Amino acid sequence: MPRTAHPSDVFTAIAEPRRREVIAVLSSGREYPVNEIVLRMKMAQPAVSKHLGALRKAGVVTVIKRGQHRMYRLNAEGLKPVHDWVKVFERYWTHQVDEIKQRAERKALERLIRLDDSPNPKKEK
Amino acid sequence: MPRTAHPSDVFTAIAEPRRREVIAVLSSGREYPVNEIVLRMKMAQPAVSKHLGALRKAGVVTVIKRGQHRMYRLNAEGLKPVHDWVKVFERYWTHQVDEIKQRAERKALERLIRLDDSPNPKKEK
DNA sequence: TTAATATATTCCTATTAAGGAATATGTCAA
DNA sequence: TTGACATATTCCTTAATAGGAATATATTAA
Repeated sequence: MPRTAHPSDVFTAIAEPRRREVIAVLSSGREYPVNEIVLRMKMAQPAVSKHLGALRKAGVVTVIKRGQHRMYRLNAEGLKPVHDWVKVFERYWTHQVDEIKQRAERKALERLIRLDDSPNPKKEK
Repeated sequence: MPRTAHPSDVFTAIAEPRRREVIAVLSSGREYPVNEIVLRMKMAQPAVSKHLGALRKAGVVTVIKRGQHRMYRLNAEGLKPVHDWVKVFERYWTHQVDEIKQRAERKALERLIRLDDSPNPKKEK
């Protein structure tokens, strides 16, 4: 009973590596006909069409007919829920970096103090 | 042949709504024993344990034994690949906002010009 | 040791999904 | 119309997984 949410859920849509590849192809912002995407990825046309369909249902790409082609274009706004969700955790690794910086500075300071001031430093703990 | 990448892939891990719920519970940064997570979500213990296992394999949570409990804690760094991936598309909706702003300003300007300067404005197109 | 508690694992079933092959649909050109 | 091309859809098979129930493992207390 794989309740992996609906396939129209953005998180589900981008879980598929090939779909992230499709998105990467479209990430220039230009529009692409299916067969150009097929060429750029090494993948059969039906598979590409299916992934494009999934991405469209998830609101990550848009499509318009132009002649016998269907032009697909990235709809980046569709990725915003992911961005908003993950942004909440940004502070964790930002703080981590700060911690590291602070530790480095503290160490440098300790070194200076030892050089300056205590020719015979004792080990701590 | 659902090749939804490996379950250890972060994108796959967060595709599951219940796992995002687990992450939400852990998002305070504190550590939690399994049964507290079970209480907070309305979900059977084995299911919670399984999701925690998946999240651990994906590097999104860490676990340590403390007495008869296993304390789980969010490892937010594990979400960084998602953040980095989606950050690339940030500019799209940022630009979109700029467009809207610009359009609003242009309209305001047009209104001013009409009031100032042309008591009998002609329709454009 | 035994009991109680906390957590993980195994087995089962239903459901979903990916990709290949074949085929259908749609559009243009001659 | 016929043919060529572009794309979508259907059918099939295989694999993966969520959750439930039952059970196993581990730890503490009595």
